[in-house]
Amino acid sequence: MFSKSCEYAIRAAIFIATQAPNNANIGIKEIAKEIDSPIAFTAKILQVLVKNNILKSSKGVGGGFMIFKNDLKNIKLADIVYAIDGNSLFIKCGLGLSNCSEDHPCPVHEKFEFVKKDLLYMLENTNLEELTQGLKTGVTFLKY
Amino acid sequence: MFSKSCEYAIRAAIFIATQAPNNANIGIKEIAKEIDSPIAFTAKILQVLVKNNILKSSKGVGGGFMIFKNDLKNIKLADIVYAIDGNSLFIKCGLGLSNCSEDHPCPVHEKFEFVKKDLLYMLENTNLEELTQGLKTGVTFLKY
DNA sequence: TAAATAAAAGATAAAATTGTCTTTTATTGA
DNA sequence: TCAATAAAAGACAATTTTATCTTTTATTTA
Repeated sequence: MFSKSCEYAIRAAIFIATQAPNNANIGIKEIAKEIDSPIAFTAKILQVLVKNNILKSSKGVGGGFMIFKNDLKNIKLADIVYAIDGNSLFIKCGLGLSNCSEDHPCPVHEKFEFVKKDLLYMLENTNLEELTQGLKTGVTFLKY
Repeated sequence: MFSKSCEYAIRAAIFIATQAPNNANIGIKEIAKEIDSPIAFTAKILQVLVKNNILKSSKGVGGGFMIFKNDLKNIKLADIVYAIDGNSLFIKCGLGLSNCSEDHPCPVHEKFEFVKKDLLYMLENTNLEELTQGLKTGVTFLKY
């Protein structure tokens, strides 16, 4: 569904989101540890999220990554997917045909359109705040 | 969503399916031409479909690939996806967590489960026969 | 101001996916 | 039986994705 990069991105973003109430920066080492991902690779991915204004980062002592508490509700899963995997999930034909459209559809166009709308609706309507809820109560997890 | 291999596989299968009523073998060259795909690579993919009993193949003069007319209704999109991309789409956690389950869910588990069911239902309930309908009437296409 | 810290940036490397080319095997038909 | 045909199989190559390591830049604090 998503690239591995995107999976890491979402997991990292959710973890950072859980720390938002503390308004504290989280270092890349801790993030990678908490989501069980390769450190340097995760760092690259977070750079992209920063460039896309999904995370804030700061260098130097006490630096790291963070998300402002007030932004949690406004950051959608779709934003993260779009930043990392681009628009392919959003616009690509199910059979990889570049010229597939409503007017000129591939054989699976309609069936995919239906499923894709479902998926996109979910991505557009799921924000980081709600994804942190279960983690706080221990109902959900990000590793093991 | 699917790998490129899987996209080719589905397109090829649909094209071969359109020729089922003629009960004729279609050569790999014609298939690749009709679905605008790399010949040798497509050949490899069709080998897998043959091994999975989705296509029949025959060597030698007049050989090629075919699907029996009577099988069209029984071959589901899910069969092709499963044969080429394996079970990842069917069982994998949206965030790539290997131990994610109903009992021990990741933060997006429920939301993904809903979307995934939608997708899997579609794949399980779409057969090759119906996918050839639009092609026959010129409503759908497999290239350009 | 200097040392320590931590992300950014850049260069590589490993692995997986996609793609090509050659040889082998099976089948047909002359 | 031999030549032609076409898929199967195997080796190899290119590209993309995933991952690591090193150097640079920015920031803090002593």
